Amino acid sequence: MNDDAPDLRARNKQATREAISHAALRLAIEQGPHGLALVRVHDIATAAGVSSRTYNNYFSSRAEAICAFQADQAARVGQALRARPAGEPLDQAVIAAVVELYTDPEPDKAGLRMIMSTPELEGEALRAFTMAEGPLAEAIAARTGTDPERDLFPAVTAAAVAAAIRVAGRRWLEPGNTESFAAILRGALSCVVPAAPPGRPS
Amino acid sequence: MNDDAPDLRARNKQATREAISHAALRLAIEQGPHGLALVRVHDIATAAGVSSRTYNNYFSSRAEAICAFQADQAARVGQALRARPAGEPLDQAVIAAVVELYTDPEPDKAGLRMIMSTPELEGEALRAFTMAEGPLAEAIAARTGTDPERDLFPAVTAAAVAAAIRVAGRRWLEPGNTESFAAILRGALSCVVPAAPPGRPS
DNA sequence: CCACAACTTGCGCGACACGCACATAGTGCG
DNA sequence: CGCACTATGTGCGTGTCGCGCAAGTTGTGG
Repeated sequence: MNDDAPDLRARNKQATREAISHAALRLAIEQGPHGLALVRVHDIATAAGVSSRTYNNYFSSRAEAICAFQADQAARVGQALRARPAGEPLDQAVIAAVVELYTDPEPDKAGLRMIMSTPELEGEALRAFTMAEGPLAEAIAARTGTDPERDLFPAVTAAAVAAAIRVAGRRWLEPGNTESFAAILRGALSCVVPAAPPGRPS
Repeated sequence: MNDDAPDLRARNKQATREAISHAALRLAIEQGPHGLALVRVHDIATAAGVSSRTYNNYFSSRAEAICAFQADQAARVGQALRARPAGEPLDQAVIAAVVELYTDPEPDKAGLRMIMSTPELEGEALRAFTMAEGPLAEAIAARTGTDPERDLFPAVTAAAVAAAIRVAGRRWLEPGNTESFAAILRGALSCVVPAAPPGRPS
């Protein structure tokens, strides 16, 4: 329960994990969406300073390694929502949490474009989003006082939020786009997140 | 534009495609979620009555073959929505179209459970849903008179609909569930699809 | 200082995705 | 009816990949 004092082992582990993930994404971007097959596992491992075998100890596929940063970010959505003040309406809280989380560092356009335009990577990224829906649904349930076991609202809304983030990302990196990512995110999220669950006015 | 008179070639192609897909799903279900690695490509091909090489001419991965039926079904959502009467409000039209499409034959619980509880298959299935979002978004845009190029509403709603279908499926095959799939679908969809786009009352 | 656990690495195996060339079956024209 | 033509199925070879196994190496705790 206490991650504040990770021992040397844990920190090294996390460091190599990030090194591999970062190297994988960088090499993938270099080759472009059509050259993913040219990014050999051996190259990723070498760029990260580990052996090919170690790479496989951390990730079981290229897609998983390349999309790891997205998975980590998506996994923080639930926690970000819980950090919002309790009195805030659901829609405002969700929008604020997501916008904050996804614009802290301006996202890497090349990385997003790479992932969204490569079928294999897209599947993995979608899986990462789906993984994050559980915690997000619980956070929504906690905020709205609904029971995630009996009520569909939390899970459906969580999935819709993830979907809206995806669509916003796609729209953001469209060629002719001029709006900021934050603005698009707000617009997309406001389409699907109500101020309160149905059947519970105000 | 005319698929009513497919020549012999096209029909044979479709037949073998379905044979492979069907065999793949059946074998996967037999082995269960934890034995996906035991389903060899050679087994699938043999069960479908073709060679391993031919299998690879139709699908480039096991996941793709196993999830093909879901992909085909999801691809029909847009067309199903367009088939609804033009005067119907968006929410009713979407719910009716989806319920009809997803309960015509009662879905195979074993197949859904297999896909949803196997990470690799889940990614592929999610990708299939995502592929269907484009046509669905266009159908929604056509029905609501919005411009999919400028307005986020169609794309976001389409993605939310796909997400709701996913959540409904997950809820439906939960152990203690007693409700019908149609009822769960209605509940999930009503959480995310409004009667009309925002800013355009009635 | 030493035993123990965690992590990394090299090796080898089975499987897979795919390019290539050839065989076969459906199609259209004279 | 027969003949070129194209689409599809198949066998084979190649380069990776994912992972089990058994060391070697590094951090941890008594």
